[in-house]
Amino acid sequence: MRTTPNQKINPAIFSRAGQTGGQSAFRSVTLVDQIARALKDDILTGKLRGGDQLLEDRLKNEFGVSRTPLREAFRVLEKEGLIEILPRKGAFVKKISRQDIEANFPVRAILEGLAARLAYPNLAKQDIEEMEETFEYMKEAVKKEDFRGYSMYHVAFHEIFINASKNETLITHLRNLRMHTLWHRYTYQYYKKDFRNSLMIHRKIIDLFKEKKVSPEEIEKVVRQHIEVALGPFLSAMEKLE
Amino acid sequence: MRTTPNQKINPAIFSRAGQTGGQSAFRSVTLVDQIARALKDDILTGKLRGGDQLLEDRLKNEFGVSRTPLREAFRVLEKEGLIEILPRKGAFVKKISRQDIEANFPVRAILEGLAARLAYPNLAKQDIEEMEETFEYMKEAVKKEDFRGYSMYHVAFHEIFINASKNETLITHLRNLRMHTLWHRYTYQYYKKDFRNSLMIHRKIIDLFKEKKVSPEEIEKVVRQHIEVALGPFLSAMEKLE
DNA sequence: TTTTTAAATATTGTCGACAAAGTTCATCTC
DNA sequence: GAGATGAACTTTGTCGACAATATTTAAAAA
Repeated sequence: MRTTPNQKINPAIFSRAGQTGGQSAFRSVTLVDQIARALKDDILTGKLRGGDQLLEDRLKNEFGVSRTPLREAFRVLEKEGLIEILPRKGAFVKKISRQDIEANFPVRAILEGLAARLAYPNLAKQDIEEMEETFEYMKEAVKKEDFRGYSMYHVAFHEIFINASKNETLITHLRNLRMHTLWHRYTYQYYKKDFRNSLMIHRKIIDLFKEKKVSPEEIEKVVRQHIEVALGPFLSAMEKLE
Repeated sequence: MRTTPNQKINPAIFSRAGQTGGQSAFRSVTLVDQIARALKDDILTGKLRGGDQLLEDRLKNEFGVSRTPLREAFRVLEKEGLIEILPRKGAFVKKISRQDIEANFPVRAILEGLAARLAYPNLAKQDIEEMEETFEYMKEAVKKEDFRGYSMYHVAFHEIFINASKNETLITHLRNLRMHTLWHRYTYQYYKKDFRNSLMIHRKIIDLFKEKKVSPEEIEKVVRQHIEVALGPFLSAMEKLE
């Protein structure tokens, strides 16, 4: 299940805000947040696999906390769609199926398209610059065949125009939808085959955003379609992995 | 805050599945689910208002349970966007702002449009019949000026084609997005002004679904736009209310 | 051997208690 | 009187314990 044990989360650190030395912590973080974050990372990176049970007693010892904040964290992760709680059975990491991916892509595609359309008139010079910068990193990652890096910068690229849409509801829902395809194992495998093509499309997207006379609907369409067409290759990558 | 006390939730009923007489309960419901459902109802119906604090001690007595399942229910409601948990301050019912509504409608519109498009080729004769049936109830509600009833049947109408889309991701996200505009107070007020117009649009939607030669994109557009144009009147209704 | 039954073990569900903030209110200082 | 100080009170955060349920193991019956 897990090979390398997680660091213990020390409740004492958070109990007295003033004593930590006051780094960036002007707002105390609860154990629940810490635990949820740690488990989420383990699920997305694949340390915890689909079907694995999250045993309260085990995790209690691993994190050095009691079961109360653990169980609250479970509820958070359940609502994020990462785990499933079966009453009196336990909490299990969700198995991501072909159907889940097939359902996710069209929704994500249409919403990212909407985000692009809404972002277009808002987009400041600085946003474009950030996109160019991120694009350079993506290019480097392709050169170095660094799938992990490419994946990271690709996420950052999309976040620029998603955030520029200024629609908090849209941003929240996309954060959830994008996390799911972010099951890193699959994403890396996908980019292994397809990141040259992906790079081209993102060059085009920046150019469209820069162009002042293109219609918002045109950008919406390009962004939507580039996700829709990624579904097939992504599924292939998934199949190859098991 | 609350005038009529909630019924106590009796944990004993759920502790032994066999003793309840075995109605429809082949799957035991946990206290957390019960509590979350009860609080959700109170929020949507307006018994609990935006800004109200959910005091654990108070609710503990009201429901006749301990704080543990209560706090887990809070986490669920937080992720559904109904409440906000401020560490070491408490859980507060979210205030629904004009901005929230303005952000919600475009997202809901585009996703319901997508649902309609995906549903179109799947739609069975029975689905159409259910729509016609539901439409009749909506018509009656208009005649009787029964806003509450209209609102209910209107929700049911949309659920028919949303479920027919067969896309679980889409269904889940739409459930959340629709719940938010369902803050009943506002919805009733909205229909008070606009349900005759709403009725017309839904007649047209059924007719389009019945038509076999219309393009899926045409239906998508009609469904999307009927939600987009509802934003203005909905905001007016909201303003009138406070 | 295969299937049932029952005991033992493991795991989740709920609770009450205490510790650690946060809030309120009276008192004091200027 | 306005603001600061600190005590009293309220509320949340976390824990360990026990009860209820599920699972595994062992024994008994077919």
